[in-house]
Amino acid sequence: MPRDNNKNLEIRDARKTQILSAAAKVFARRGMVAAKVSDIAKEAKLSYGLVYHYFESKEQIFATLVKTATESSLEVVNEAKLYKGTPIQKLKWMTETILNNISSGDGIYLYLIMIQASTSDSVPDEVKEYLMGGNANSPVSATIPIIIEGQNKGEIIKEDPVKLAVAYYAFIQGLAINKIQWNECPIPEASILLNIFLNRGEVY
Amino acid sequence: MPRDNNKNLEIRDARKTQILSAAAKVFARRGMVAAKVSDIAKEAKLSYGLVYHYFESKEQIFATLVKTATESSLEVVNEAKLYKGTPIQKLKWMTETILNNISSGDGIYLYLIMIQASTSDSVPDEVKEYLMGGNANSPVSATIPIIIEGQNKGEIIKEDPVKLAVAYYAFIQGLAINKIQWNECPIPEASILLNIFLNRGEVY
DNA sequence: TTTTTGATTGATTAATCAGTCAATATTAAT
DNA sequence: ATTAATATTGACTGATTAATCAATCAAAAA
Repeated sequence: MPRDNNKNLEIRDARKTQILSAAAKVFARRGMVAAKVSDIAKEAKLSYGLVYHYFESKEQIFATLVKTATESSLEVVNEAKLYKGTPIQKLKWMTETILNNISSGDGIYLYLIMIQASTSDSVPDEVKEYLMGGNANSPVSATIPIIIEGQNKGEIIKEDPVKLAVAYYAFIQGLAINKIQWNECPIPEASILLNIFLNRGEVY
Repeated sequence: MPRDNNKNLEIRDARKTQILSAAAKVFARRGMVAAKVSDIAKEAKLSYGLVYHYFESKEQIFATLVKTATESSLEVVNEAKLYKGTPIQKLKWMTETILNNISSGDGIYLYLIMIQASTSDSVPDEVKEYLMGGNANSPVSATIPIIIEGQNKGEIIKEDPVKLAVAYYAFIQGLAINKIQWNECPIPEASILLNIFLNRGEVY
């Protein structure tokens, strides 16, 4: 009899993550449509056919990545909520965590994939629905309570909290895009991002 | 004899802009690779073949759009430099102009195309070279002198001006992406963007 | 060693799409 | 009306690529 032990499970897991992380890189750089399955196979250093042994379609691989990305970006906000300190301090911790993620390692690919997923008409409906359906659980919505708390304490400027949250994540997305297009690009300190939340006197 | 007068020129011009503005929409929404020439023809309400009567290739259409986008975004910075007032007031005028462009009309498509052009590995080398070659004339470089002047006058925070300029444009890009993915999304006031340039007391 | 299970391969198939081209339509000057 | 010049059309071709599948390989139990 063959390896009916859990050896096969290990192999399956290893291959799946191998394929997913290669795919993240390829999708992020080329886009959902331009990414060829043969590119993914090459990047993962395994054969073309094996990709289809582990995933039903290119689309399914993309959908899996979007799900992972969405979940892990929500996780950061929820951790921030547990962080001890004032709302601004929570946002500071969160921003630093995210900026770290962007400047180092593979975290950036997932950001790019989320952006593609929501930006491009080319991504399949199933994937878009996942992003929209999770609207209530999106990072933006999850961040709004922190902002409101900060406004009540007078730490944060009295602006529409939705507008502030949207602006904040737009900023982050923009930085992620910048980073991938220009690897050496300077990433600003968290404090620069946090400035958008702060009150200030009349300057103009 | 046929219309050897300038009637033909008029037609050619009209068709070219018709194709270009349809293409901008399609490229922005689907990306350079996923955008089909048949989509462009449909959006422009003319036949498939006619697209090739006016342009050599899909790639050439994309390249033309990138060139237009780059030039017109530089134009805004250069106008801002002529604007009377302090550096912060120049930046304010520029930011308002850009945000206006993003929230209304077709200007946004050109932003998205520039982002794609610099972000995606799928765009042809000729186009990337145009973007890189113009590095010295990029909006970022053009904005840096305004920032430095503001720092000398004490209006702007003492941070690496390159870092500030990059952050500023990242923010703008992020907002443009947001806008296209979610048409009703709130666009922040210019003052929120300008906050990233300002000095602040110790808040944390 | 033999057998069984499933991991792995890449040639093949079917569909899609960029780009071509031969044919038609339109305009205006003669 | 005829003719010339060019605008316009969409069927067609060749190349590319997602997905399939028949065949091979590797491990481990008997």
